[in-house]
Amino acid sequence: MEYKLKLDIVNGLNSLYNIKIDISEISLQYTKTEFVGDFTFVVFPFVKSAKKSPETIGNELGAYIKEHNSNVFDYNVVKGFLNIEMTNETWIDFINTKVKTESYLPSDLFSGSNPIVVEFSSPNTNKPLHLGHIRNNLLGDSLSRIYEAVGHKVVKVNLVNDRGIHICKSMLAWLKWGNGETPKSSGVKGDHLVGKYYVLFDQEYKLQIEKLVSEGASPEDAEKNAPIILEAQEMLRRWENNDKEVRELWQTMNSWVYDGFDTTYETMNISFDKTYYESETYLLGKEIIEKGLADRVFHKRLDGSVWIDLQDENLDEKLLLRSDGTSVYMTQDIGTALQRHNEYNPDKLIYVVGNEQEYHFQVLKVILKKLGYDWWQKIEHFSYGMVELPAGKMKSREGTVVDADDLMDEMFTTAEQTAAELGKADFESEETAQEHYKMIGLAALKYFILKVDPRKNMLFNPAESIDFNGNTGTFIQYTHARIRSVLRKSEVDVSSLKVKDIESFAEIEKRLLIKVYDFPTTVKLSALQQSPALICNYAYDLASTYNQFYHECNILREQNESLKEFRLVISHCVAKTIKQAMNLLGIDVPEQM
RNA sequence: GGUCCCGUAGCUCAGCUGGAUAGAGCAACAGCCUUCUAAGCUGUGGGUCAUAGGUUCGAAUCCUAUCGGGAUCGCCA
Repeated sequence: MEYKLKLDIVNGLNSLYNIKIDISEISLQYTKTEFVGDFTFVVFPFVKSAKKSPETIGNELGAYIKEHNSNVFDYNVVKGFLNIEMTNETWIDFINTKVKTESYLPSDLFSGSNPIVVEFSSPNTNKPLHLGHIRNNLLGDSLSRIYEAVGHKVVKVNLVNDRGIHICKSMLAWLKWGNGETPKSSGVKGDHLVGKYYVLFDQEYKLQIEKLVSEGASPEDAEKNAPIILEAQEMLRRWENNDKEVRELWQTMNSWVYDGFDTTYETMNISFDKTYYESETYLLGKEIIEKGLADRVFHKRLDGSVWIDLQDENLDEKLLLRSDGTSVYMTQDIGTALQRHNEYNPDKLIYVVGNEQEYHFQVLKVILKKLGYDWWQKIEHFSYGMVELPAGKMKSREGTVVDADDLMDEMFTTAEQTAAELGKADFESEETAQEHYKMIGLAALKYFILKVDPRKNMLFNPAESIDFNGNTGTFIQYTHARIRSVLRKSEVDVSSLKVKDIESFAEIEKRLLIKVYDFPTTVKLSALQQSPALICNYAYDLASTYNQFYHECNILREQNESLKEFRLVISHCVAKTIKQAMNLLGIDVPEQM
């Protein structure tokens, strides 16, 4: 109905004032609740070219639209705002169509046969996942869902950083102090066990540095020369030389970590289409460097290291190969980017990575451009803000992290306790009860993370546990369960109902209709802006509006039969919309709670 | 120092490409369950939108400067 309205506005402006404007430039907003109307068109911008007062334009345009569009019931003008009210029949038609429709996602989908590759998570295998990873995972997962919802093919990709000095640190500490401990022998989850030795390494490392400094060494030298770090570096060299012993230990400990990660991902309900391992890709960029050297895009220094000069792009010089010929992060990323491009030929290659790496991706794109890869523009860094604690940034080595597994467990038990306090612990079996608490707890966590603008830093205060009241995932789940309960009690097949004439809608009913109507627009916008937060806000608004409606209007007790049917139908549509919106966030929604 | 991001209620956050009197939640206080799920609803208090200029019919939103906070500029990843 919006499109037709816009078209009439275009035609109206043209025939009344000879103003020619494209329909895409027309923007309608929903009328604020203080005023009468459904859609509002702002006429101020046309005052000059029409050479008339805003009120006159509003009235003339309103009259034109009313005459040409049978869906328009009436209009009114307040200052420069033209408020347009649609007929009740228009809204009834809308809801009657909606109730029979399976999916409420946008119908005018994006086309394009090539997929969008979304890389996210990408953990190191020396420690368990923490809250920062949670934000990364949730954003990557939700973004993928949103892109799919607007018609894209999406390939979710994880690149596990399974090699390097940090892994060797854990391995070394385990060899020294592990006494053969395994996840099985101690009952500790694999990633946590490996993480424990990473911390142990760091503690010993710090002691050794302190000792060297007290003996007169400079802090920098001490960091370089502490025996334990030298040992770790030696281990890395052995790894790179394919030393059998080191490789075996590496494989064993990594497999513990993967087991741990798998359960964490599973608990979070997150999956990937493909997982890459850095140990298999870290040599990839090297050939490109050779080619770049030959093409004089790069240059070699006397010590053998390879660099690119990006000062003409307002960036610095950047290292691409160390003097010993080994590759760095950037080298690998060049390689994997090419690999992805060859493998998928994607429309977009999105990296969900924290904003601390903005410089890195800026450089990556420039290098690819200089190498002559025209697809460099398809690379997008989805840069999200840090999760901060009241004390500041999280640091794994210093143990100031909020562990992902711990946090989720806490959410689950809180959900269970809260349910018990509210007297809602009524389940067929203990198993279904536990599943239910997980659904609730996980929703609270996911919503808490996703509702803030991805680009902004956010604060998490462990002392104040994540809420289950107010603007929360729980609230939205509750609203869904509440609606489903009403619909169950109605004992009619709501989707087969057809709403007949309604004399007039209550204000809250109209607001609900408009909210439901708005869903596809919101989904498109969230894809365009790459922001799951928009979906969160929408779902909350919708649920909140419904709850007001629920308190103001009778549904099952309504005497007027057609009004009752309308309310059942709109309830059904709201429940479905909530479910689909929450699905875009990776959040499940219960039938009762 | 260069580049980038942020600054909205006591706290955590919305506020779309400029539009009507700046909104939620939490916290505080006051109400609402013999009636469809109270994890809910209603109300009260709480703001110089960091500051100062500018652009215009109109600025929290765009531009400039200043102040404050953060990130980054590695032979780390």
